[in-house]
Amino acid sequence: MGRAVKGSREGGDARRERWRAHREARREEFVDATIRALTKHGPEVGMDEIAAEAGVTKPVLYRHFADKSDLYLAVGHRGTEMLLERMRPALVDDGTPYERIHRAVDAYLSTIEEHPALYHFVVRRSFADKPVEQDVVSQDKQLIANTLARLLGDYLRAFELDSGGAEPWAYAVVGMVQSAGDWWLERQSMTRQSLTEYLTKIIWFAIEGLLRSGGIAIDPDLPLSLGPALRLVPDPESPASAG
Amino acid sequence: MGRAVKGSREGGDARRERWRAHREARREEFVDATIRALTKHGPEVGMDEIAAEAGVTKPVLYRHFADKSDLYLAVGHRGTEMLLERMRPALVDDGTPYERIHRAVDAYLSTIEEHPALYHFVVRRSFADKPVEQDVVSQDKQLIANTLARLLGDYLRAFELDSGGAEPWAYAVVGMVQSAGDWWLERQSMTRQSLTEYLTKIIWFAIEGLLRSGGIAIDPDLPLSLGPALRLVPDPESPASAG
DNA sequence: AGTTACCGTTACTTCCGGTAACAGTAATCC
DNA sequence: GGATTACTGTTACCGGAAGTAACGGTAACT
Repeated sequence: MGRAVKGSREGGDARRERWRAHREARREEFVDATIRALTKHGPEVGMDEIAAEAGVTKPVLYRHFADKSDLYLAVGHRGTEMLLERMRPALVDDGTPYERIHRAVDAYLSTIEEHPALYHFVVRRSFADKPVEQDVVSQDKQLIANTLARLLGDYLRAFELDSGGAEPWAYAVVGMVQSAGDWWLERQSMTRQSLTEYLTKIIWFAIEGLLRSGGIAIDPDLPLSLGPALRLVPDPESPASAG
Repeated sequence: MGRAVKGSREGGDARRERWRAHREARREEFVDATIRALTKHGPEVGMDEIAAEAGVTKPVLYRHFADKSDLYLAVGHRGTEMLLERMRPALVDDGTPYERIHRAVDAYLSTIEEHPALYHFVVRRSFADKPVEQDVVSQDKQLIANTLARLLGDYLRAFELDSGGAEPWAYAVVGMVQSAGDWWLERQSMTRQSLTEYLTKIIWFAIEGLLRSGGIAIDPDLPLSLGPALRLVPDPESPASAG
């Protein structure tokens, strides 16, 4: 990044632009290979094995990723993308609240069910292993939580309730579903449907209680719309809400 | 382990027994040192640094711990002990349900607030790093969740409700508090009291809703006892509940 | 034709977890 | 008292995996 543009004028040379898309594609390709290697060798894959899976050798990998955790981060993002893609309809569509929650939870559980290796790698191992400066860990979880926080906050404000709790609520819900999902994935001692039902109820009861304590009653089976298109909120540090 | 007892008959020699307590103490001492080293050097401490902090060299460490993750596991257990110690009164005492939840949550948050380095190490880094066979990761979280599951299950059965949800509920609650606590610890944009309040409400509302949907109404401010002494439930795999 | 920006390799260094080998001390057993 | 046991501790090494250096090849744009 920020490589000094030496002698060439920036717009003219197509050679720089040309490769950007390519590099992007290559990274994705390596992410694919990493996931394959992951499912094959387990979470302790080495860079050599990943490179081999991609059909190249290590240095090639290191031309596209700064280091191991950079690669792992990309893998994490891939997972998050998949997850959000699956959950988005439930979150943005109109529909009864209960049903939307239910669908979102089910989307989450079915996604992790379909990609257990990836899930374990991202969530359990949390691609640690790094003299890393800051929150390498779960900026993806953050992304999801922030998205949810925005959604909750909008609703709370629409009901003229204290919206200060939106963020902790979001993190609470995310952690809750993740933790229960983790448990479920490990020993599948219960059908996915059952777990979805339980979790949906917890969330729904909590929301209902919150609203009721604020003097508002809503029906779980009445549609409830208020959707400006769902936006993703990548940066949690930016002070957006002042008053 | 299982070292063959060569010539000496087992009972007679006091020399074997004598050292057991000592070894135990030594391990604890090293765990202390590890935590100190952790707060000093951050989560990326090396074994050499830990050993140095303990005033010895590496091989000494390896005489008491099989490997790095064995040591880390011990550190995790220490954390769990501290946590459970703090939370136990809230969980076992009689008292109004709302207050008990409140105290338990507050105990959790104040513990992680007091030991952020330890917390980060145990929870975020999840002492991974190991060609480990199974769930090295969070058998401590499991311990907590199972304890809670037992508690919840007892109550559910006492109310003659479906107790099948006790376990997912427990994991959900644990994950919820952990996730929100994690968020809070990072950017302390809210007082501990506020967060405690929010979390307590979520949990309480969820429980209340669950009971109400089962046709039971309870008062958050009426004491609710039913405590056989709180037991810890270390092993989740043992098939205890059949019918 | 020359430049740029990739493609890819082999062989290396570095760091760190873990071990081998060696030596000293205090208590228990006979 | 002397042997045995079970620790105390050290220095010097091994091995594996992350990451790098240095080299060479190819295709497209100017």
